[in-house]
Amino acid sequence: MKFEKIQAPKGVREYLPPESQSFEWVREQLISPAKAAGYQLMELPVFEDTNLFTRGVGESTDVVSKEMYTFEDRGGRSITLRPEGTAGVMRAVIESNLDRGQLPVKVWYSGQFFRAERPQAGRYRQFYQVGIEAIGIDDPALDAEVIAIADRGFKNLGLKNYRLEITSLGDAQSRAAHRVDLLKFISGLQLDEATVSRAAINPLRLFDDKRPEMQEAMAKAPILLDYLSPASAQNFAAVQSYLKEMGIAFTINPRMVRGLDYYTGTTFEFIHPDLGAQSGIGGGGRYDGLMETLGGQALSGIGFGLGVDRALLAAIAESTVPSQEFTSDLFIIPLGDESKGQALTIASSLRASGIRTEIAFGDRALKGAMKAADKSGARYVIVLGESELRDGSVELKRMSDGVTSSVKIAQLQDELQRALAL
RNA sequence: GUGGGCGUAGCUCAGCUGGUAGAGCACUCGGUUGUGGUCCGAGAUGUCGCGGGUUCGAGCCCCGUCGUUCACCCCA
Repeated sequence: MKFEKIQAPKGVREYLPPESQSFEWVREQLISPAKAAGYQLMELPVFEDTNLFTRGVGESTDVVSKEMYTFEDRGGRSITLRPEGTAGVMRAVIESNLDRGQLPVKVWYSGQFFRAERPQAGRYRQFYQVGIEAIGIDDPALDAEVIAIADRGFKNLGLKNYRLEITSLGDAQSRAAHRVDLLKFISGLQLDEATVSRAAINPLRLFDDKRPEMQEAMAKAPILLDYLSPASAQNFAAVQSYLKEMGIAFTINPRMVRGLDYYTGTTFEFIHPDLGAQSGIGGGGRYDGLMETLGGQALSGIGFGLGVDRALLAAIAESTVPSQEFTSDLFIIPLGDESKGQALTIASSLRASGIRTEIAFGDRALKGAMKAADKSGARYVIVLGESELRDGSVELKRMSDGVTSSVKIAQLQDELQRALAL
């Protein structure tokens, strides 16, 4: 009887051994700077009330209007798999009153997110992000720190070929003033229907159009940075000077457009040129109205999300992924059923003292088991057979050069710890 | 949602203008008794994505379908 194979759903990216080690490494490198800066872990659900995203992220965004995994649960509630991280953090902060204590609230998260898009290089329907949020303080120094933490994550990966782009979306007045002029400008252009409707949703998006003729047309469009209120301009200048003081390289991209509606003030993106069409490896910004929109206090926040999948692709492109193959310290080959019990016992106690120990299972010939030991990359091997059980000592074989030494089983732990310390 | 490329052993692929499948790597066993990496020998594995059509005959041609991949859109 043969059953049909079941495949993974379209667009999911899985990380299997040995590649999973690289993935794990990337994730840790990206988030460790946040831990070092006093941000604390927040573990959140991957599904939320759909309203959280329609209200928080914005109904006009592509993410919400056509990329959400939304379904009805058994109680008839509309549930959505989270397409981004910030809204969920805000919901949890408000719900648990974390914003009633010491500010800023500083948290980090890590996990998978979901968007129902056509898969493509670096774009998956389930993808991984790490992110942080700092909520409750509006201070350009905090903006600079958040950017610096993300930048440090990429530096931890050994990446050199990425760039940081920043801009400011200003405050509400700045944006309103700019919008009037931008719409006026756009109305003077000859646009196709699709583009007109995009402009109606968010005129800023036209800056992001990849078609050369559109780029050219938009080259003369009024730029938001020129409309910043004095306070916004001063704030943005401060962020820049802090970044310079920290030695973080950046370029100002006044045409930067982010996909989520809640951003205000400082916004930024990290871009890696070697990844194909999906070149953004991370991004974030400040969001002034989000918390209030979600029923909380009128507090400002700033945060980022970094794409773990794409960061890994970038690290592969720059060949910075360490070849840290998994290796155990000792490989035990039991010969015969008698020895298996002892192998299990020895392995168990060695592991308890931190020695990574594997056992050869099954009843393979010694040659085959040695081959398995070799493949595993284990540094030492012992064979447990009749004679070893009889006189309580084993030949400890160093795989790098084949040299063996006789060791009492009782001394094995000490001997290994001495040998491995080298 | 739209468009292009590709779907042959576990993996990477070859298969000439159609004549009923191959390589390398990996894997298993062996090269005389319980010791890996090199070498030598042997072996297993494919409904050539699926369905239909053209043909005496299709992995190769045509149509459909599914999957995958890249790009548009959008974004991490």
